[in-house]
Amino acid sequence: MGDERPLRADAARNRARILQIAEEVVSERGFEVPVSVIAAEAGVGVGTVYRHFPTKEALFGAILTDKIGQVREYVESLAESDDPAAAFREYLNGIVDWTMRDRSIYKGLAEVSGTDLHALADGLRRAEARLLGHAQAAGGVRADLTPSDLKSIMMGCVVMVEHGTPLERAVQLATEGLGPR
Amino acid sequence: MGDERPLRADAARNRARILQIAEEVVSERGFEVPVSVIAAEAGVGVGTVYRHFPTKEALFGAILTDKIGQVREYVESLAESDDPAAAFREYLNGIVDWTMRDRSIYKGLAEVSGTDLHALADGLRRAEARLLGHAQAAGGVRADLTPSDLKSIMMGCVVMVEHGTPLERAVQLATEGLGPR
DNA sequence: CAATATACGGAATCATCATTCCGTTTACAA
DNA sequence: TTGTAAACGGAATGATGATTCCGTATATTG
Repeated sequence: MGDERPLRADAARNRARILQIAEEVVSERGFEVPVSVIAAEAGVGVGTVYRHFPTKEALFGAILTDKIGQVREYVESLAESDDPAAAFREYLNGIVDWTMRDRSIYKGLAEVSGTDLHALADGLRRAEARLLGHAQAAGGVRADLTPSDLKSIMMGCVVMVEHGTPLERAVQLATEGLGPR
Repeated sequence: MGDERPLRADAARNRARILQIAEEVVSERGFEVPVSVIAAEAGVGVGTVYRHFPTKEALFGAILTDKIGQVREYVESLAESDDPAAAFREYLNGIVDWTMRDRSIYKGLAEVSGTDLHALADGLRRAEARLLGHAQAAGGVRADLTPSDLKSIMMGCVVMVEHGTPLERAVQLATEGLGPR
């Protein structure tokens, strides 16, 4: 089960290019874009895409692997902050904003199906839990909020923004609630 | 532009049946269900569906017209309540619950495209505004909450529930916010 | 009971994709 | 260079689903 023989130079180049272009295209148009569009955008034939990624889902898995890693790094950098409550607020803002600009993040946060992705998603979840824990310890966030609640809230805010609520307003409402001020 | 000559008896029967079955099927499976499934379920051929509704979208428009009307009636009945704050809470709970049980409500609340639907949706929005206004006057809801915020919040809660948060929890978090208790 | 305008069923058509296949091209080892 | 395995492009295939068409069936009317 060792390393396959190394890719031919052009093949390696194409694989990298396809993945990079696919990330860009998907971030703009979402996962519904036809494989043919990605191929065209990358300047290769569909066959070439399929030689490198056996199915569309596999290609998307590769993209999500990247994205989840990026989000996790973001969370971990925030978890270091010495103002955990502010870091938590920034995460909520930042992730919603990022999701609005990159249509692939949503799926990254939500539906992780591929086996190898599960592990990554767990890592992300653990990082979020740490960030949340710090914020709670600092008294910035209600103590009963679970990591799962947090994920849900992020999704909820994204949807609010998708339906026309400005980002800041969505986060404000989520943070403050509906009760009288 | 008068009334077309009346439908033949069997045709009228079929039209009604198709609409009714379509509502049921769509409420379970969402708007993605193939027209052929609706036709089969209604015991007619696809051609018959198309004779009564020129496109799939037209059929869905007819369904949404019904649904929006139902939701509006619900809102208006709540707007009568003499405990407006409680009525508001009930609406938030009720609409999310309803949406979870009927996949067509979401679209009814969110994307209203068809021309005639716009008018209906406006009516719904106005009814919601009245309910909200009463709740605010009674001091049960923050004064700066707009009808548009409300729509967004409902969507947000639905998505939270879709992602695994129990209904009560989603509404609780939306109501109370994330701050320390 | 005809005669016929209406309706009907469902096969055929059209469009959109994912995925596969294969004749052609290209990197690279000798 | 040249031979050949590795890659390529993109047409062909297979699915799914909306919409159209047309030969057949049936309310309705006289």
